Amino acid sequence: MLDIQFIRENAELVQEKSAQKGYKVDIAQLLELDTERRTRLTQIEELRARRNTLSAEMKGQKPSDEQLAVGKQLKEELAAREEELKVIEEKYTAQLHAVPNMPLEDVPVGATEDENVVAKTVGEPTQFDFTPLHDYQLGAEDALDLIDKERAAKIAGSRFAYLKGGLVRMQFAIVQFAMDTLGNEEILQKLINENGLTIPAKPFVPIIPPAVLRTEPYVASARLNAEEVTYKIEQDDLWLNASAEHTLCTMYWNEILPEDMLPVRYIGYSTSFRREAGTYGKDMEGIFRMHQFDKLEMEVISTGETGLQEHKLLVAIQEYLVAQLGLPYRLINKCTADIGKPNASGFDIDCWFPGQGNYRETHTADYMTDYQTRDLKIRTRRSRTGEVELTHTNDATCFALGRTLKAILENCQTKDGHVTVPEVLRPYMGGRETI
RNA sequence: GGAGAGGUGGCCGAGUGGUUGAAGGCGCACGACUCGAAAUCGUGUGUAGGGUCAAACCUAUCGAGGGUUCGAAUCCCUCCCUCUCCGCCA
Repeated sequence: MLDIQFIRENAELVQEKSAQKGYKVDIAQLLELDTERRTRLTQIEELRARRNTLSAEMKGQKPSDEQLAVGKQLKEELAAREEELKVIEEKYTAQLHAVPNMPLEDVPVGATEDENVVAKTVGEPTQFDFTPLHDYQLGAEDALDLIDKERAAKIAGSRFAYLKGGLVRMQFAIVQFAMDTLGNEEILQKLINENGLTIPAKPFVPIIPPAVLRTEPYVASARLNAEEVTYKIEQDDLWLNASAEHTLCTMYWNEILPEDMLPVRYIGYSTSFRREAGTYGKDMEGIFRMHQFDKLEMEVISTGETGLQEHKLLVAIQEYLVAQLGLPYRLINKCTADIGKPNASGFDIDCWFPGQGNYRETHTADYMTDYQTRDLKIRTRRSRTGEVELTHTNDATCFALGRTLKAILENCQTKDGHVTVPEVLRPYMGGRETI
C-alpha cells in the first residue's frame, strides 16, 4: 500500500496517477475517512489514558465503589467508541489498499497495453526457407516426442503436459546456465558498468522456496489474485504459488534487516501454478500458457536509493540471458495501464515465436518501490544512524522455462524437424548439439 | 495420525491479575579510564500510531484473534506456529 502521509500531501497527484493506471479510487473520500479515523482514535486514546491512570491509582489497595463505577463507565464508553472506529477503519483500510503504486516519471502514460512502448528490438525475426512448425508439432509423439498434453489431460486436465526427453534435459541446462551466469561477479560487473550503475556486483543466491504459502503473507505481498490466478488448498489454508516471487518477497515478512545485508539478491527456482481463469480458449496449443510451469525468478530487496538501479540491472540481466540463447526479442517499456497495481515501473521482454509469427511475453521485470514492503513490514536498519526504513523490492523473470523452451524449439528448428541446441547450453547437456 | 512441551525485546531469559514496555544477562551505541586496545565503570538502547518546529507527552504491542475483569504478558476460548517422542513416508 501507499503511505497515507504521502497521499495526504499529494492528494491530487495520487488521484491523477491512479487514474492513469486505470484504477478508480476516490482520494477525497479516503482522506475524509482518514480524518475521521484519527479523530476517533484520539478520543479512544484519551479514554484509554484515563483508564490507565485509574488503574494505577487502584494498585495495591482495595478499589472504592466510586472508582469501580468510573471504571465501568469508561469501559462501556470505550467499547462503543471502539466499535465505531472498527467500522471506519475497515472502510479506510479497504480504500487505502485500493490505491495503486505511483508510476515513475518515465513510465509511458497509456490506457491499454496497446500503448506500451517498444524500447528496443534486438535481432531479426528468425528466417526459414521452410514453413516453421509450432512447439506442439515439433514435440509430437510421432516427431521428436517431447510434449504429451493428451495424456496429461487424461490425468490432470487441460493446460498440463508431460515434458519428455531432450526437452527436460534442456530445461535443466537452462537452469544451470542461468545460475552460473547470476553467480558470476565478472558478468554482473560488466552489466553494471555498461548501464552506468553504481551498485555492487554481489552474486545472486540460488533458492528453492516453498511452493505454497499461507493467506496472511500472501495478502500482505499484494500479489494474491484469488479469482483468476491462484489455486487454493482449502483444507490447509494454503495457496499454490503462482511464481517463486511470492514466496521470495514474503521471506523476510515482519523483519528488520541490517543495512549491510542489502542488497539481498536471490534467484529462486519453483514450479508455479496458475488457474488461468478467463483465458479459456486462449493459447490452447503447445506449452505457452499452462496451469503448471517451472520458473526461475530473480528477487531483490534493497534500499530506497538503489532500488531503481537494481531494476535496471535486472532488465540488463534478462536481456543478456536471452541474447546468450540467441533469441530475437524486443524490450517493452510497459505503460501505466499495464504495469500492475503494486508496480512503479515494469518492463517486459517479448521473444519471437516463429510458430505464431509473433513476439510474445517471456519476461517481466517489476519495481515496487516500498509499496509492497509497507504491508510486508520488511525494513532495514541503517548502519550509521540506526534508523529504520522500508526496503524496496524488485522482481524479474529469469526464465519462465516453458515459454523459453518453446522459443528455443521454434527459433532453433531445422528443416529436417530437429532442434539445434543453443551453444551456451551444450556444456550442460553432455555436449549434445541437437534434440 | 497419536502423545507431550512451548511461543516474552536484536539474542538468551525472569515474570501467573495492578507504576511490567516488561527484572537480569548478552549484544550494540556513546562516554570515562588508556599512547592505543582489552578488561572495567557509567549512560543509553524495541516497533508502530498520534502529538510537537523539535521535544515533552499519550496510545498500542509479550504468536494471532476473541472473551472475563475497574484493570490481562499473566485467567478462559479458538486458531497459527515451533520443538520432542511414536506411527507413516519421498
